[in-house]
Amino acid sequence: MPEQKISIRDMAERLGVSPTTVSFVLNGKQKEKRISDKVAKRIIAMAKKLKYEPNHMARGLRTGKTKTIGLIVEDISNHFFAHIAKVVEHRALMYGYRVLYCSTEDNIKKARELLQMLKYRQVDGFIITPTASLEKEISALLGEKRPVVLIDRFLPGLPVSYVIADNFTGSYQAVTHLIKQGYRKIGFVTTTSSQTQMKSRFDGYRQPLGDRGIPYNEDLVLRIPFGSARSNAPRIIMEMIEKHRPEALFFATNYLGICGIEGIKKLGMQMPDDIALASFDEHDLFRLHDPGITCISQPIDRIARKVVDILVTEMESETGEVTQLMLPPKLVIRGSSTRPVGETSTALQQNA
Amino acid sequence: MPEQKISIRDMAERLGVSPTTVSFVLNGKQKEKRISDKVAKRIIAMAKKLKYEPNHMARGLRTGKTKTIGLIVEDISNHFFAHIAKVVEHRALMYGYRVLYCSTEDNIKKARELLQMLKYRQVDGFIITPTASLEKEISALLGEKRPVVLIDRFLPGLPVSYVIADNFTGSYQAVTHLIKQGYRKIGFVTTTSSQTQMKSRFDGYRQPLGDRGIPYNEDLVLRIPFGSARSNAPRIIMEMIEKHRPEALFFATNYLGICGIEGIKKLGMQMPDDIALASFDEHDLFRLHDPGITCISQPIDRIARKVVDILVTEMESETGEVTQLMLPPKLVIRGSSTRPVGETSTALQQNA
DNA sequence: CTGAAAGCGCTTACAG
DNA sequence: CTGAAAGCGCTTACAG
Repeated sequence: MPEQKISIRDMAERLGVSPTTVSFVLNGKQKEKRISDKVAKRIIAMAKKLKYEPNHMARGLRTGKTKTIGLIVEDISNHFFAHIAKVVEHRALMYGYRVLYCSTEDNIKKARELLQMLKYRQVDGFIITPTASLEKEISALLGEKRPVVLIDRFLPGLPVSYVIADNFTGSYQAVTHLIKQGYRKIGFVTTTSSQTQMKSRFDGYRQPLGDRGIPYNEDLVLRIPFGSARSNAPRIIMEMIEKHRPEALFFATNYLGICGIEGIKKLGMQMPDDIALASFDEHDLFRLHDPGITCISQPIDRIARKVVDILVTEMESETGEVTQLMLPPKLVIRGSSTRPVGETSTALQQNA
Repeated sequence: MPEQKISIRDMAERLGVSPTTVSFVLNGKQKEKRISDKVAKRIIAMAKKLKYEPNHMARGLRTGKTKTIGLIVEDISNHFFAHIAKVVEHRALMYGYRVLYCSTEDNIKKARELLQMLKYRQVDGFIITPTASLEKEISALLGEKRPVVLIDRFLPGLPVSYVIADNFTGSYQAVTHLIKQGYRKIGFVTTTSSQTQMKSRFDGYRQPLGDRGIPYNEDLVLRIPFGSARSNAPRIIMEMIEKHRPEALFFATNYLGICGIEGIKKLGMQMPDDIALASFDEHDLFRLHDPGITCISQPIDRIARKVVDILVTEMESETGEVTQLMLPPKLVIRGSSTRPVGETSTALQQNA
């Protein structure tokens, strides 16, 4: 097991050629630089024999490229982002890129620091779940011609690539489904964020109410700050349910849905008899809860793959193209929202 | 917004001092190198004004240090590892280290490639969830004096640091609890892995049976390969239940437990009346399922923090110390395993 | 067809 | 108290 310390110069000396020639051959520029087949073959054989590995730092210093992508998510321990990360990593590897992950925890200050750190580490490109108020920093990246693709949400007005789910349609489908099941007093539990994904989910909640003549009631909309979610959210949701007695609740994210289930459980209520429920995002809990939780499943794999494809294209071609992609989510209907006795509509059962 | 291209040389020229002096001051060697306060102050002021950021690659090339930790987990999308990753990232940052993650998917070949890649990227230290048969590669790392800490499992006989949960005791507690509840025909669903964590969990299953005079029955032990888990596991579990009719099942990991719930559900069986259930690891599904799923909760935060502490100590002191740490898990008793009418024992309700 | 040389930005022995 | 110089390992314009 050789200490991996073979440099280009070492090999050049052993072979009696110049480091230049070795570098050319190893970088596949044999033809372009018209290196003789004989020399090239000897170089390649030697590199293989010595298990030559280029020094990443040296190459990076020289070329300014690190073959690394920075991935900023909101929370790596969230089911949605953990899966995104996994697929991004896998896809990036196919292109020869590594991924440096980090989580903002929806904290603007932390997001700024991470951006700074990734710049300093000279990642070649960025995949960013932006927090609010990150326009200036993203603009700066664009100004420096650094490839950026946003994910999950975007920053209106900024000419930057993104891949998102069609959040409006997702919500719209879920709420329409609830209405068709006969529910009219439908509540919406969301975050305090006014970013695009949440705005669209809200619009997709409100619109079908209007379309079907159901009055919008602000009392039924609950906004819970990101930070307090884990600790207080179930309690806050319980209070809202007790105070306003919604017939159905639609949750804007999986963790809110999870907190909702917890709250409903603590109240001793049954789904869907006492209250119906639907949530954005898929989750093992939604799939296996009894009853199953109706949800809007985002095409996680496609989102993640596309975001890498777009970023890699941008990193390697530097055309400055802006690609904005919106992928359709899927309504998965389960027991939590289907009226017991088929009262109003057909109750499809779609299990994943 | 200045293009962050200020180098030490730039600053040296502007200040009329040498790059050496600037470097010394910026690296906190003012005292050691006896740089005058006046010069030092000017350098620091200039660095601040110009928002100087050292070039990471250049520094890495020169020093051989990257201030990066490589973290190899089994599967970043698994609840346990996702949380580990989050805490490791956070803790590492406190020490000024970034984390490069990757998943082995329990594939030896992929593990080897990742190790190779991280070496090539010159990470300063490794946190590794080893797959089976990785002894040679880990030994090689140790031979090259690269700091390594294993997590979740270890490789017997290798003098390498690790942080793990006390898997034996965890299983032992869970199975003892089931026995105390009056269950005797207790099945165990595990992976085909014979690595330490699985071996200990198995031993912790078998031992209390013997202690209480319950015969060990090989038919009640089901071993499911990692890869097939997601697709076939629920079906395999269903078949075993139908064939051998265990009164209770203990699952060796959270994803197996999830598959078990799915299988039991498809069979239309009720917990704990038709079958009792407990699982290693915590999960939202276990917490909020109705009934709640009894589980062995690992001290994820402590494991992750400790593993970083140990690694950083090793990276910065290079003493070659080997620290092997085993942390106690916690039995969380829920409805899935508590005999309905307190038949045999007291049924504690511990909710998280 | 091949090589000598410069330089990426830093750190650090060495000299004074 | 400070600086000139070498060198980490690579890539690439330039020269022949």
